[in-house]
Amino acid sequence: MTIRTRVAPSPTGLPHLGTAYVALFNRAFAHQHQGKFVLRMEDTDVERSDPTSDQAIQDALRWIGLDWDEGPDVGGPLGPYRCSERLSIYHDLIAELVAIGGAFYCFCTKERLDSVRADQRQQGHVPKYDGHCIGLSTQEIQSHIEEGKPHVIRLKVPTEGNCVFHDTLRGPIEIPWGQVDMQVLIKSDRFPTYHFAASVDDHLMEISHIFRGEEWLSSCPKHQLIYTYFGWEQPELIHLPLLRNPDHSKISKRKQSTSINYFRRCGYLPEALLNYLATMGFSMPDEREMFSFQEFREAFTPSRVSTSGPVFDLAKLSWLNGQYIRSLSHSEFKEKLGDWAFGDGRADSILRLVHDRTERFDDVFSQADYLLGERAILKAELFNHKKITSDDCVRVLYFSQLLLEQIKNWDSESEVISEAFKQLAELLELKFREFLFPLFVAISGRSVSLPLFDSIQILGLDVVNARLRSAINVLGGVSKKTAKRLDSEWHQLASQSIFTTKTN
RNA sequence: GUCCCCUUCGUCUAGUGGCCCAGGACACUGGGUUUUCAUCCCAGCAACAGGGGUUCGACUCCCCUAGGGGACGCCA
Repeated sequence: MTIRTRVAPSPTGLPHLGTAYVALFNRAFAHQHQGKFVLRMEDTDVERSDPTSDQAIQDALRWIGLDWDEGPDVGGPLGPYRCSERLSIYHDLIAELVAIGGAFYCFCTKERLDSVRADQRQQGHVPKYDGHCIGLSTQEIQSHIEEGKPHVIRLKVPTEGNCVFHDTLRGPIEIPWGQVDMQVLIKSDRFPTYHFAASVDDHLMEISHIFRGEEWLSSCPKHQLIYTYFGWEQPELIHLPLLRNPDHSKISKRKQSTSINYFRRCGYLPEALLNYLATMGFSMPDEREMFSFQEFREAFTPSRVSTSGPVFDLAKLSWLNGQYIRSLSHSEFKEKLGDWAFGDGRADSILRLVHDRTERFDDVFSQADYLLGERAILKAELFNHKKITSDDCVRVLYFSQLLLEQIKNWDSESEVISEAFKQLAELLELKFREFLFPLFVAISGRSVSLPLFDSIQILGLDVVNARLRSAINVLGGVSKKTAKRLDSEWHQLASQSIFTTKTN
């Protein structure tokens, strides 16, 4: 049997550390066995999928050294490798599944489902589909469809007994069928859900082993059912532990930077980051902690993967990165640093901002320091201002994070960013000057710096977010309660118009 | 709330019944080398969640409790 593995990210945001983490194990395992490693884009969510993200994920995986044998750009014998290009496959198969009684049409409205689930929750039951449409006759279904009623197709799930499936690291796992929801397989927009697309594609792409995050453990019964209905053979499942925040919750961008690009922008070497990721949940037989992908690929075996969730520790990553940087030859060091600081036209963008503000060449670097490297370490006093309180500063910074996340065409003219911020200042009823103050401090470490929005653009979303977050923390952070309040305030502001029209 | 997964130093981990009154690494502390700093070297601090079994013997196997995490969407 040929070993085939895959990573299947959804192109709905910044390239995530977890994607690289999972890809690392899949690629190493496949290549250790002379197999193939596949990249598949799970763009099944039409609302959130975005070609920019699709591209960014590919770029990031390539940067870190995890390229693929088959994928959306390089093609391959079992393509296409993007879900949105495989719709007819899903439609054919779902028809088959309905025909053999493994799935059924459902015409329930969102309102009905919400109220059913609310009731179930209140009674302490697992919220799930109540089977309302399961007994519809062919004629009823036919007439509903002819009337143009919106509908989905759901998986038919047994009500009795347990589902038993096998995880390589954990052995057999038993989940009562009563816990499993009658998952939507085809949405009302005719797109498949992840569960259906992934199951179908893994089979058709002849995936033999799936290394993926532990978060998927509880949806295994659904996937297993689909395989059983079709009579397909199940791939071997290896659920990797979830990367954790320092507080041990699942790693999340609210608590720390999770974008691969952030680490790239901070000057981590791809080999070092990949090496560090490999030490999360895996250890070398000789306990060596510094090793190349090559060495990892040769030594890897699922039995050396641990099951408890590792905290992603920036201090240790930095130490490892230091080991790599110091082992570079001087010319390599010079070259890599140069690319990092000035590559991709960065020198031009930065120098254009500095040029007019320069009287002597020795002015240049002190002005641009926060664009070239980390900004000064912030102290709360830096945010003292006669007009704007510390609470206001937190508000501005918090909302700025939310606003920036909504801006999709980040790389276009900087007016997009400045316009959005102007509107935000207005909504917050703050003078633009005052509104900008905490942002200058957060981004540059100073209340006076090079133009803010150009700086934001040069630094990029990943770094800007990290700086905003650290500034908020310096100001005492945002409690869960406050965050909730600010979030709801944000929704109100957003509903008052603006951002969506201007920023997308 | 229900179900599932997990549990060795603060963190990453070694450990697959005796080699372990638990080893390594990061962080931290102290010392040494160095014109400062960093590197480097040496030393120190620090853990088997708790309780029951099984066994001649349990960090290792089983059960219970506790704690942590995840899932419960027409998100992935």
